Amino acid sequence: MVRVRIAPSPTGFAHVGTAYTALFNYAFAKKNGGKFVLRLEDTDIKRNVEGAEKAIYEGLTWLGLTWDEGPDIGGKYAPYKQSERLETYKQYIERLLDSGMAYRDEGAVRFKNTNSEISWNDKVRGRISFPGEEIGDFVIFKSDGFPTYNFAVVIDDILMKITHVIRGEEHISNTPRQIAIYQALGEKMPFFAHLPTLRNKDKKKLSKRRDPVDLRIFRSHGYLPQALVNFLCLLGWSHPKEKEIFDLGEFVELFNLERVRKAGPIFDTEKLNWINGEYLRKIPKSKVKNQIFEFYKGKYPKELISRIIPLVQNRMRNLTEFESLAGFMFERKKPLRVTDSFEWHIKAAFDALSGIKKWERQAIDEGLINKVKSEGFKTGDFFMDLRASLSGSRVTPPINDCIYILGKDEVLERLSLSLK
RNA sequence: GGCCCUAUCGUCUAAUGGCUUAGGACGCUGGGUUCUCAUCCCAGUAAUCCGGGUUCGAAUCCCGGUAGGGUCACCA
Repeated sequence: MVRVRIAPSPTGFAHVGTAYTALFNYAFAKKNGGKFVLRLEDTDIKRNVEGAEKAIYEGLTWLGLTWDEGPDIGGKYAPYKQSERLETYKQYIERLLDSGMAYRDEGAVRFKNTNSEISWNDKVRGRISFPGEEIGDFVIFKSDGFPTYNFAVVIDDILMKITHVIRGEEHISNTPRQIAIYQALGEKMPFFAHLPTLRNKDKKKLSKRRDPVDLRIFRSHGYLPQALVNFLCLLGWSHPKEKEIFDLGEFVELFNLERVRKAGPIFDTEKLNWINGEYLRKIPKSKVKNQIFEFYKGKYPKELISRIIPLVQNRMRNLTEFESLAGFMFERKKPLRVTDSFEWHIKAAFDALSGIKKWERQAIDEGLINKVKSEGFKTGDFFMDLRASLSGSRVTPPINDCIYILGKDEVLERLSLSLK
C-alpha cells in the first residue's frame, strides 16, 4: 500500500511551495490507491508560530488537497505532531547509543558516520550518490531534548510506514544522512523522489521576504483555488496530451513521477492570470456568483451580482476585477468628460432615454441609435461620452446593458448630474 | 570554496536516437469582429548553453567546459 506524506513545519503561514509538494504527493497517493499523510514537524520550539498550524490546514483545504491522516483528524499512526512523539525518538536514540552507532557529545547525541558511499535511485532523477566522508558525524538529538529534523523524519517515516518520500530538491543533500540512519537501524528505506523547487524571476528558491508565497495572498488577489492548482500542475509536469486546462481529478488520473521534470521552474504568475481568467469564463454563472459574493463578503446583493455576471464574466481575470469593472453599477462615480461634444451627447441621450416608456433592452438600443443618426453624431464618440458619464470610466461592460440594469431613474439622474 | 542537482523560445513545456524546416501554451506584435475594454478568430515573433566524442543518424547517449541552483546548523 502506497503511503506518502508532507511534513511542513509550523513556522509561518501556508507556503505555495508546501502546496506544490502536497499537490504532487496527493496525486501520487490517489493515483495509486494509497494514503496521504500530513505530519507537523515542530521540533524547533523557538521557531513555532502561533496560528501557523491552522493556516496550513486552511490553505491546503482551500486548494482541495485533503489528507487521510493528520494531527487534526488523527489516524492509525498517531500522534502526527513530532512534539508529541518525543518518547518514541528517545527509545531509538537509546538503541543507537547501546549499539555504538551514536555517541554523546556535549549534551547532544551524534550519529557515527560509517564513511561508506551512499546512493539511491531517485524516482525523478535516477541514481544519486554521495561520498561517505561528506556526511560527517551529525547531531541527531539536541541538548534541548528534541530530535533533529534528519532523525525525527526517519523515525516517523519508518513508523508511519511511508513508502515514497516525495519532497523538494533542497532535501537531496539530507537524504544520505537519512539513509545512513535507516541502515543503522536495519530498516528498509523508502523510495525517494525529489521534485524541482519553484524559483522566482532571479532563479532563486522562492523566498518569504521577496516573493508572494503565502496562499492567503492568492486568495485575496482573487485567484480561484482550482486555477492555482491547475497552474501548479503545469510546473514541472505536463499533460500527456499537452492540455493546459484540466482539473485536479484529471491530474490525479494522469499523474506519474516519470513525467516530472528535473529543472526548477520559475513561478511566473503571468500564465496563472490567464488560467484564472479561463476558469472564471468557463465555470457556471451560479458558481461565479457565489465566488464573487463570498469574495466581497456579502457587500453586493446576489441578485444584482447575477444580473451583472454575463456582462463581466469574460472580462475578469480575477475576482478583484469585478469591482473595477462593475463597481459603478453599485455606486455613483465622478463623471468623466471625454469629447468636446460631451454636453450635446449627454443631453441627446437624456432625451432619447427619457422618452422610453417600456424599459427594455431593445427599446434602449433603438432609442439611442436613432438619436445618434438623427443628430449626426459619431457613434463611437457618443457612446464613449455616455459611458464616461454614467461610470466615470472609459472602460466598462457594454453600456446599453448597464443602462438597462441600472434602471431608468438612476440613469437619468446620473446623466443630469454629469451636466452640472 | 567542498559536495550534490540541473540546462529546449522571455516564461511554462512537448519530443524518450530517425516521422523535426524542433511542436503547443502564456506573453508580446499585427489583423479581423466591436460603442470602449475584453471574449472569440487569424497571422507573426522567438529556443535545443559551448566544445568534443559514440552513431548511417543526436535536443535526446558519453566526456569536458560554462552557467544557474541547492546544501554544507544542537533550522526544518
